[in-house]
Amino acid sequence: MNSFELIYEQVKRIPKGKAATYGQIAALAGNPKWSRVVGYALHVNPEPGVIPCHRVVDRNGRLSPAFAFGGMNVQEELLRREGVEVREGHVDLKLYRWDPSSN
DNA sequence: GTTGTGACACATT
DNA sequence: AAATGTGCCACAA
Repeated sequence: MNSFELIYEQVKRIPKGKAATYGQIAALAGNPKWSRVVGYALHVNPEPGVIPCHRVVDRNGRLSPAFAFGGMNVQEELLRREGVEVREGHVDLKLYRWDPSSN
């Protein structure tokens, strides 16, 4: 069980219609500073379709402006499809932020 | 084994 | 408000 495994576990646990931040995933994985590792883990994305990387956003609810696995607009599309309202690459975390306590 | 870089987060300037 | 610097961990060269 590596850090990546833990990270993937948390990401895969994100319910539909919700979005989690890298810091959130990192904290759930066990360390609040793995934010970068989380990004890297999703970057390699060994199990596409299984890991909803589009539900992972930065701490401001903003989608990754740099790479975004193919296009920020695609993330917006997917998130909207899940029921998350996306505004120019940003989501309302106050409304859509995944609550790990619900699990 | 060391150096450099990165889908981030936080503090300071 | 935006940009810069620093810290963290993992991976590539």
